[in-house]
Amino acid sequence: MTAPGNTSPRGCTNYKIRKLMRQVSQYYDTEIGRAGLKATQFALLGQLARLGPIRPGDLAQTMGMDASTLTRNLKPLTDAGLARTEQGTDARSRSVTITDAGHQKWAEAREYWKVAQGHINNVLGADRVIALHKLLDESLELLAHPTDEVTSP
Amino acid sequence: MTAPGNTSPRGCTNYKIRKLMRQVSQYYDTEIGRAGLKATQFALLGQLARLGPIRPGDLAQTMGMDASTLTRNLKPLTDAGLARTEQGTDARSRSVTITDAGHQKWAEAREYWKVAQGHINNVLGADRVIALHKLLDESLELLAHPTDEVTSP
DNA sequence: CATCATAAGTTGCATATACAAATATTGTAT
DNA sequence: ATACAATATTTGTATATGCAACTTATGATG
Repeated sequence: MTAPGNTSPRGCTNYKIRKLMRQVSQYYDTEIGRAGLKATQFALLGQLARLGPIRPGDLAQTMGMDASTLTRNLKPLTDAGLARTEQGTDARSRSVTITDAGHQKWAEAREYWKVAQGHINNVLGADRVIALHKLLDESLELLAHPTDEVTSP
Repeated sequence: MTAPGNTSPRGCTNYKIRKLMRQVSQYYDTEIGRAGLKATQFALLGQLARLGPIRPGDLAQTMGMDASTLTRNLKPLTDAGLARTEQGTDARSRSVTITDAGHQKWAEAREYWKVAQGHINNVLGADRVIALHKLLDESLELLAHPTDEVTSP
């Protein structure tokens, strides 16, 4: 045996993640909502700011969501003038950009995000949040590039 | 200082959780979908099986979701004859019950759930899943009953 | 160059999610 | 008993999410 801890996982990983997601999202939505954004929109806007003009498909890939989801999630941002979708190099491709208003709104919302993240850090404790982030990152990495570890020898 | 690890959390907890949720949900949806259920419906059905006849509000509380969300999530199950909503003690209260067909369907779906959970355990590694569950449970507990820990002394 | 496979996005459809407001009912205080 | 506050649930509205199917445009093959 190589690894410690010999018991099997109990309960449903999916249920636990979803349940926590519901709770956590509300903190962020409450704060970021003061800027008129949902937490999901803030995240999307942030990725747009970070990755510059980008093709929808690539952005969806990066964020780990379905392309069709991205298309629709862009709509509120586009309607609010925070993002724009232009014609890409190809005639079939597009290019999504954050607007100046988008940058401004993001900076504004970021202050509220800090409050929300601070709440979480306080309630959960910074060490626990760090540990949680580590596990979430590792899990995301493993699911993206599955090594297909086998249980038995 | 009491706790180890002095750096602050990096990144957005909400984004990481949501992103992982998207990935993980697909595993479960793919498998449990073979029984004609979404993973969320399977979870709801399971709680109904576990908690017997229960008022919608209490069930929503238990599952950490808004009461209105529960109302709507019940609809597909009710339409499929897997759950039933009857009049409760009060004239304003209701009582939700799982039907016989619901019990059967749940038992069937549970086999697929085992496959999905097994996938996750293999890809992430059992120890990591156990650690993840622990953090998720602790976080849920702390968010439900915030002790309002303070950062500074 | 005509055909067919591939790639990029969007739409149709169904579900999940929450907040605010509406509805209906019960409890309470005067 | 009436008026008002509190409780339980549902509806209205908007967003988030993914799969399957569709549309359009490139690339590849003969």
